[in-house]
Amino acid sequence: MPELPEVETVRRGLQPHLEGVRLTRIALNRADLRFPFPDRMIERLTGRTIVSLTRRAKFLVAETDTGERLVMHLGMSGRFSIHEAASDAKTPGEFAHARLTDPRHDHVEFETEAGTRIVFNDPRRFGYMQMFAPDDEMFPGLGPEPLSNAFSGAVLHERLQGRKSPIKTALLDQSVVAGLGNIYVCEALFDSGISPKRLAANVGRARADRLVVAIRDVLAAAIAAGGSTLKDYANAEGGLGYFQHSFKVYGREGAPCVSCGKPVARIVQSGRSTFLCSSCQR
DNA sequence: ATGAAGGCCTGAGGGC
DNA sequence: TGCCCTCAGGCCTTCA
Repeated sequence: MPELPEVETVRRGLQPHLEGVRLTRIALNRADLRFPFPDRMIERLTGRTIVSLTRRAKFLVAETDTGERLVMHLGMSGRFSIHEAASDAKTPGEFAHARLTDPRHDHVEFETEAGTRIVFNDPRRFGYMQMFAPDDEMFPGLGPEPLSNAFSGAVLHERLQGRKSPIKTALLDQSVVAGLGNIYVCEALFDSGISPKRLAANVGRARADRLVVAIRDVLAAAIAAGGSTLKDYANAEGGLGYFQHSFKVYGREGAPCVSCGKPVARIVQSGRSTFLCSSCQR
């Protein structure tokens, strides 16, 4: 699934097609994704203009001209694709390439006044959509945005106090810091030389400072590369990210550590794979 | 009140 | 070819 860099890449792809654009038709092709769709979702969105498309952690937020907001989460396998009216006019099949997604999993379709169709496809249906009234708080309890000024070594250090779980698990907790997933946690821990097994409470201020720098750097580099493409992820144009070629530990079990040459190890923490170099990370 | 495990879904890939 | 097993970028719920 998309972590923060992939969601940001999707946002940038969708933004020019949605911002300032009126929605003329919404279709829901089933009753639910992970959760039921919001009450009266079609009525609340049809004819509305999207005034902004922003991102909070791994959530996309589309605000309409009524102040209502549609929140979209991609789960593990959610994708958006854009089908412009102009490209539909091409000779059928002429420039066609294989569909990236199975049409059976096209669960939501948005059509805009420009004739563009924006389709949400999600085979595993771990994604979901919610709507919030203008005054509703959308993300109570969600931790700081890692690329914002609200996140710092001091903030992270404070938030890790008293935590008995390993630092790896703590970083996946969205209430500690929001937007990280398994890949970028593994990479940031490697980059900062911190063992994923170290108890969160034993990450001191110096390590927290290094960790914050590593988290910011790896997220920024991944966004610049258009995200990472593994099995399920593609950007809104159907293109692939490139950051997976830059992984230092993730998915590299047994391969030599880029720093010391010893084999990268895989362990399981809280039921999820962790990749690390036990020699470089302490 | 924490933290770990289970479960939700489908699809891909490996071993036989 | 096909079957069966394991695993997957998330996260909510349940259990210890």
